[in-house]
Amino acid sequence: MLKYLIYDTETTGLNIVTDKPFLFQYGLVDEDLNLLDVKVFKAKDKKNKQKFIDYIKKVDTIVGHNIKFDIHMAINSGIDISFFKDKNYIDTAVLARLVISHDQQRDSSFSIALKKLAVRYLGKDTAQEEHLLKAELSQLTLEHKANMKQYFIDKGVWDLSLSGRAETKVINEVYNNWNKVFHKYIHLKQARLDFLKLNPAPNYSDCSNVWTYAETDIYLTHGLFKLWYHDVVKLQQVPTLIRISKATIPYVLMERKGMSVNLNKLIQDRNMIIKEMSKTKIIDPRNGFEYSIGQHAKLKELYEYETGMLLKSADKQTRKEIESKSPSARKANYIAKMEKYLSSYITRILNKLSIIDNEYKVFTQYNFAGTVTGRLSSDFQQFPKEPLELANGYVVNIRDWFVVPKGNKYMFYFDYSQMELRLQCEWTNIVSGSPDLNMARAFSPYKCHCYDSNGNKVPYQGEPNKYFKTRDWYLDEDPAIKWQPTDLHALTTKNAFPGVSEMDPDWGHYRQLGKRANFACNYGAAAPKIADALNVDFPTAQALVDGYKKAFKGVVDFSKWLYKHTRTTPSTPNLLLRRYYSRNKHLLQNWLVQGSGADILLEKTTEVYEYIKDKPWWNLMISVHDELGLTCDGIPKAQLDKEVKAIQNIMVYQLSAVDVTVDVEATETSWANKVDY
DNA sequence: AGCGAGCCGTAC
DNA sequence: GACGTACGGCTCGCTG
Repeated sequence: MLKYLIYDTETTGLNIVTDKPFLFQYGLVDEDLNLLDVKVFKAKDKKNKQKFIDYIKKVDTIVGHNIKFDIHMAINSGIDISFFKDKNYIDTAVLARLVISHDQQRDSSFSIALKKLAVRYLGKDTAQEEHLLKAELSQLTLEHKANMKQYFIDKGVWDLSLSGRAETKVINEVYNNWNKVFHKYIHLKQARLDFLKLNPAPNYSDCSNVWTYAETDIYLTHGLFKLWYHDVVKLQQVPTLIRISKATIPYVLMERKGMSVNLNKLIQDRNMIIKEMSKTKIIDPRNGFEYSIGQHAKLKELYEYETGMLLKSADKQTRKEIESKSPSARKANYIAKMEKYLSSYITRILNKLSIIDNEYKVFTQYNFAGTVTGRLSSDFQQFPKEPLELANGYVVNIRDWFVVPKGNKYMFYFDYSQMELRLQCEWTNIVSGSPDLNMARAFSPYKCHCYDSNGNKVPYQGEPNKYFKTRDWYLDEDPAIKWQPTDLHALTTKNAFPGVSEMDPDWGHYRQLGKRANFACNYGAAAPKIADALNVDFPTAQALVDGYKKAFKGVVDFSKWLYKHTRTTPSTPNLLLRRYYSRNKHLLQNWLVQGSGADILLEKTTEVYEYIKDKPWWNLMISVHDELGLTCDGIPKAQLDKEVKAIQNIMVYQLSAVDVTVDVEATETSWANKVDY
């Protein structure tokens, strides 16, 4: 009897809102996980599409490899999203993350891609099939490119004096990388648009063997499902599979909301950067060659020539150190950042840009199976926070480009305050029965007391919503001392440099070292790396590590506990019971913290979704590891305050010693202008 | 032209 | 044994 529906689509592209499926494939699976039937049909085949929808209605569990993408495609094909709500989702990519040993997952050859998993775990190599499909598309694309060039020639806009490599370079840039180079080829702009309108770029729907290919994917997905589904129970990963299943539709909706772009501002900034970049060139004085910023090997050699030093890298830290001796390094420092903005951010946003209802939007996907810890991965997580200042004083801030969507009034950002530090504190409590005192007291008056209005002594028992901030607290072990949040960085600093006090004129410098050492040590760094990263000698690095260990004895105990634990136990669960099958103590110490944070955010996102689902004036918009962004329409202030507070309260995660609390920021204009709410 | 390794720079 | 998790762009060398 039918119990599970596996489905997949073949599509015209990867944009989750503007691309459409041209093929649907599905497999019917019974309660014993046997494949009953496989079907492939064209998206425009209405009769078969209705049959497919009927199957969706019948089952309560849908299976797929990166199933979120295929839900988007079904919606884009006109299937109502309501058919997908209240279903269970089993993503075979997620299954892979849950059941395969986490040490294996870290292997550099490990890949979550369907075909790669099939080779490795099903012994089915479909590389030839994939190769044929790609080869066919490549051939079509080559023809399309040649046709574009011919069109330019026919229209009289092509520079006929070009030949050989120069000619190839132009057509390649125009065809493959238009959004990066269009300022160089303004004379081709209109002809290119006209050509693309008459001759859309080929896609997989134009390839002949795509039907076989499509069918194969169902067999492979079924193979992985059958291989791994029962392991989820055996390996105690059920809570995590359920958590991800429940988050599926909230994330589909978040992804479809997208982000709105102020294109005028982006183009204005782009123009300023290009103008500035054209002023500076790196020329090798020995041969007159111009180097691009990506030619690290050649640049390193040039820096060595100019400084007379042996360098280990051509990266920005190295360049900074030799700036005074090497004119080229100085130029590179300036160009590198502009190049990064142009290549990695501006061009990428332009490539992703869609026009939806007269609004410029970009969409991203969140990969539920992208990481070994359970964090989500996405291509929108690494946009720089710090603005870029050009030599003429012009400031480029990427966050200026992302604005409140049309029809909405606000963007809200709910972010967890020092989440991973608080989670690490929780782990010290779990393994020792009491939290690291210094860490706990950085966040709350742990083991402190206050007095009520009658003068009665009241112990601190954990008070949500920062209630404790309205009172004075005194340390239990010494009531004469008033509690103040521990300055964790100062603590490490003073331990590492006993002679240095806050009165010291260089205190700021030393505290900076203590702060950076704290971060590094939390990630598991030891003295050699600290010496390297902080650019201090080995004894100083060792002193900082010792200072950290003295400051946070609970963390040292956590480390020792984990060492013993991994010697005796094959797996360890994080706070939300996602299990990591590894005996690597060093990695686990980080995974338990990072992965707990990830699962908390995932679960809380679903809870926030449940809260806003009958309040259409709220929409999920973005999620980045420890923060959740939402848009909201213009609703009455009192109601807004109440609902913001409610979301904040939903998100707070209660731990035993300290809670993971939530800060709220908002803007009515752009991301760059958000302020505390 | 396609692919993968290696380097680099960004986020949390 | 020795700083965690990611993503994307670029260059370069290899392959066909």
